[in-house]
Amino acid sequence: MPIRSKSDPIRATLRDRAYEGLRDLLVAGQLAPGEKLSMRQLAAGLGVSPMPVREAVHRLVAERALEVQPQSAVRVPLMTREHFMELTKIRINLEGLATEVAAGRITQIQLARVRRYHERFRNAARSAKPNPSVVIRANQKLHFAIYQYAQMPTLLLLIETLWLRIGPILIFDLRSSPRRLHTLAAHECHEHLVSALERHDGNAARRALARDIESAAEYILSLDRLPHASSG
Amino acid sequence: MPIRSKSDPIRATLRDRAYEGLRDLLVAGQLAPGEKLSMRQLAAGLGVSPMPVREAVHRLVAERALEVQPQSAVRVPLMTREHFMELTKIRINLEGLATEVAAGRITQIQLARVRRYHERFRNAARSAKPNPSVVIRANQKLHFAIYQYAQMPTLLLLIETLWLRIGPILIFDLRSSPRRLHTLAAHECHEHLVSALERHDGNAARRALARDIESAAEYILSLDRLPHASSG
DNA sequence: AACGCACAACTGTGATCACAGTTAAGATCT
DNA sequence: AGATCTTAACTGTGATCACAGTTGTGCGTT
Repeated sequence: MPIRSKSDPIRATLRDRAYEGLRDLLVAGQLAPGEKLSMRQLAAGLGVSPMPVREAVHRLVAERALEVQPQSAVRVPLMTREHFMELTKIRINLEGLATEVAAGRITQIQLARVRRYHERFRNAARSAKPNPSVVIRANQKLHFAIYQYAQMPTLLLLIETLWLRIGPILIFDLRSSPRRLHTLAAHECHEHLVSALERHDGNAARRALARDIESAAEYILSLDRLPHASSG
Repeated sequence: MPIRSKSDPIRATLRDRAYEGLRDLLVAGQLAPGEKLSMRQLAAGLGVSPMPVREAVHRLVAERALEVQPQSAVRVPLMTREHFMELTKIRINLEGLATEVAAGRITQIQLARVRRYHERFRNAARSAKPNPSVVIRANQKLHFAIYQYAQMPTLLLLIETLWLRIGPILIFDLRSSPRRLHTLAAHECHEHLVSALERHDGNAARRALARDIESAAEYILSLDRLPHASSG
């Protein structure tokens, strides 16, 4: 019954729609680490058979954004401090590369767009009562605008999968009382980053981005919500 | 009929076995870019239903190691020069990171192991009639031994998926007459790399690895078997 | 002989069913 | 009442069937 006819305007497969749906939940920090999901349940929610959901889940599993234990359930992976620190190192290298390349290729129009995202982040962060969800989204917009301008599709894809993995721990950020110091420090890093892009100074842009990622990581670690490595 | 009983010693799912099988074919350069595959055909070859093969293929598709056009067939992606150059840049950053970290953490025993792989590569390369397949495999062994010693599982996984993508173009290397200059240059880079590791000099190790990847990439590009970008 | 059309044999996609293992709840016993 | 065992409802996995679109081949026509 829910089979798509050829006249259906949506050309994507059901699998891709299920994937996008789960992906959005993850990057938005709506799913907590350790949270359990059920394929049949998700399928029922989407009004499709478990089949396309199964494939979407397996794709997320391949990307390490979900994990499924043998005959039990699929769940959002737990993340240790060590794992998070490793991800941070990788991000600094990968997103640093994207930023450096973008600095050399970015156009005036694109720079204006980055400036706009930068201001939106400031407004969201300096608001009287900052909405963490909005701040996080504004931060994502700014970062990915820059990465996109590097014109390296494969690199962009790798970075996206990394953000997919750190998405669930942002829920800690959402639930913690928003600290002004954190967002203001981020804004300062962004300022250095954007001005370096305007000077087309790749090295400086890379350094500014590294500082941004590192300070954000330090904040997350300071919340002390991440457990240490368990077994090996 | 091919359902595994609980007494079966092999605990992996059929999907994982299919994935491993396809993966091995790809990294070994046994599949050429543009080559078409059929899920039902692969399933018949493995003696299972198309279901687990479908999921394995989708995982490879998610990793961009395969691609499937709408209602047609699944095939090994074509790679353009531009795409290959992008992959090379990413590899230098990611594998450079792994190498740098490994330089600080590698033990004496592990260093001896790396030395042994290094010598095996030299022997394979200096052989009177070098077998390209053996040389490629020796090169992989050496590189991944080092990356492994960085003790960064996520990074190792990312690097593996990158090698999965460059695997199919190694078939060009296999089919071209093996040039001594190429393998000898690689051996020289490896020598710098290994000695830097022995000095625990992360920066030097990273530079040596970058030179190794770059010179290999230049060789591949010089073969002129990769087409330019087609559309956007 | 060369071109064009139609049909048949494929392709991946999605649904449904059957199976084995895990899990949690309910009933029974101490 | 509390602990334990049994059982029923769930979990993901794999097979099989039905569908729609593509592809290639062979027949017919010009």
